Amino acid sequence: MGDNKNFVKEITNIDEDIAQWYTDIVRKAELADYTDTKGCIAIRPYGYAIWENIQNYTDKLFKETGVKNTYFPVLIPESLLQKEKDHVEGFAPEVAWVTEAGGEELEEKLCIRPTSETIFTTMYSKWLSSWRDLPFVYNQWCNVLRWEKETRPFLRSREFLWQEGHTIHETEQEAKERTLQMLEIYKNVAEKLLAIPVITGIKTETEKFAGADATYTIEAMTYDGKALQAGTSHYFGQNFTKPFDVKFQNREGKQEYAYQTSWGISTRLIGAIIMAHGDNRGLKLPPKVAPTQVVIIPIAMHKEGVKEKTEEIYNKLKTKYRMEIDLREQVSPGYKFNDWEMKGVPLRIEIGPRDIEKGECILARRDNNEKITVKIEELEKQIEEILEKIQNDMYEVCKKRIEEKTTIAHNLEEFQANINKEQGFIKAMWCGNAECEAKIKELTSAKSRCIPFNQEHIGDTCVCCGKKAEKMVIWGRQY
RNA sequence: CGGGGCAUAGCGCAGUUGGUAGCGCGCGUGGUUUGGGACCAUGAGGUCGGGGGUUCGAAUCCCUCUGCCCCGACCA
Repeated sequence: MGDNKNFVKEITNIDEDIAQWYTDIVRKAELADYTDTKGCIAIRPYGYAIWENIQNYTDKLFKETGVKNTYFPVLIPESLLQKEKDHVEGFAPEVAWVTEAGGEELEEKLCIRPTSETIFTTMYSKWLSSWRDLPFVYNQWCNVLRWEKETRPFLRSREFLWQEGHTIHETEQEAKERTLQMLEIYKNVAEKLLAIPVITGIKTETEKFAGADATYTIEAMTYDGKALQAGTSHYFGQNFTKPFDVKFQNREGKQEYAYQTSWGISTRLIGAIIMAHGDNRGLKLPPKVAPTQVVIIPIAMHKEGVKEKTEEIYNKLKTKYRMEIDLREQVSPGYKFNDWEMKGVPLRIEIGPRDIEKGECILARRDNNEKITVKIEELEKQIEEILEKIQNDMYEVCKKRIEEKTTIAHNLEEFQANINKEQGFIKAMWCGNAECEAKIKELTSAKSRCIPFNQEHIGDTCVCCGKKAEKMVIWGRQY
C-alpha cells in the first residue's frame, strides 16, 4: 500500500530474464494463452484485435497495388509438394500429414499447408493461357502449420496466422518489381504502423527461402538487441512454374513459363511489437495499432458528477479514437493505472472531482510516463497531437537502439567481441562464400541477416577469410 | 534433436523422518472505500500432471510416460 515496490510483482524483470518477461506479457496482457495442443496458442480478443489492425492496414495497401484476396485449401496432396525439389527438401522436416480420414487410410497422404506455393501454382496452371491473363496477383489471409520443435507464442508457434501473396507475371522484370514493391509495403507496415524500424535487404544463398531465386527481408531488432525477421518477399523466377507447367502464349505466339513471386507477414509481428517496445511496466503499443488508444479512468467515481462527466467525455471521443472507459467499482484507480499500462494502452485520461471543478483533466503517456494537465475543451486536439507524438517517439526509441547496438567488425576478433558485448547487429564485409558464413555462425552464433540495400564501404576484405570482399552484410543473433 | 529446470486451487507457492492438503493473490456475496496495485466480513474452489510399483498407508520413496519453460542446433 502506498509503497509500490511490488508494482511489477507479476511481471519478470525484462533485464533479468527477457524470455520469461515475454511469456509473462503474452499471458498477463491477455494477448494469448497456451492450449492443450502443443505448440499452438489461443489468441485472445486483445491479441487478435492487434492482428486485425495489422490486417486492415496491410490489406488496404495491398489492394492499392492491385492485390486480390482468395482462399485455398488447408490440405495439399503429397504429389504437389514433391514437384519442386528444393522446396520439399526445405519444408519436409516440419510438415504435418493427414494419413487417415473417414476411418480409412488415404491413398495419397495430404499435408497441412506449411505455405501454399505448390497449390497456388497448380491452380495458376489451370487458369493461365495467354499473356493477356497476366498478372495474377492473389493473396490469402490464412493459417499455416509448421511442426516446430521449440515454440514460443507469436514468435514461433506451430500454427500461425499470416498472409501469403502469390503472383505470376509475364516478365522477369515485372515479377522482380512486384517482389520489391511488396517488401516496401512490409517496411511501411513495420515502420509506420508498428513503429519498428527495419533494415531491408536480400538474404544470402544459405538463408533464402526453399525454392526461391532471391529472398528479400525486413529485419527488426528486439529490446535485447537480437534480430527478428519480420517479413519476407521472394522472387522465384520459373522455379515453380516450370515443374508445375504454368505456361502462357506470349505476345509472339510462343509458349512461355510465367515468372513468380510470393511474400508474407505473420502474427510474429505481434511478437515483434512486444519485443521491440515493451518495458518493465508491460506491453507498450504504438497508437496506430493499439486496440485501445485511449483509456479514460474516473477518480472517486462515486462523487457527485464524476461518472457523468467521464461518460460525457468518453461518448464524445469514442467516435474519433478507439476508447475504453474503466468503470470498475471493485478496484482502485491505482490498480487501473497499472492494469492498463501493462496492457500497453498508449494514453490515459484521469479525471476526478478536482479536475472537473477546474474544467481540466490529466493525460498520461504510456511510453514515457509523462503527465500533463489539459483543459477539457482542448482534449480532442491534444489527444490527436500526443498520439502522433507517441507513435513517432516510439519509432525513434527503437531507431536509436539500432544505431547504438550496431557495430562494425573488420575481423573475427572484433566480430566476437562486439556480438558478445550486447548482441546487436554487426556490419561486416563478406566474400560471398557460404563457408565463411558457416564459420561465423559456428564461432559466434550469429547468422547473416541480409545484404542490405543500403551498402556502406567499410573495408575491402572478408571479415572471416580476409579475401577480397565487395558486399557488406548485416549479422546478428536471432529469435 | 542435445543440455538444464519445473509440474500441488485460476495464478504464485509451502507441505518436515511417508499418516490422507495449506498459505498469499485472484474469484463470489454484503458493506466501507477510490488522485499510483484499498479494507472488513463471509464463501466457493483440489481424484496433488497420467500410469505402474514399494507400503497397513504415498503429494512425499522408486520406475515410466506426458506436458510446459529456459539454453543450444533448425525454421516466419
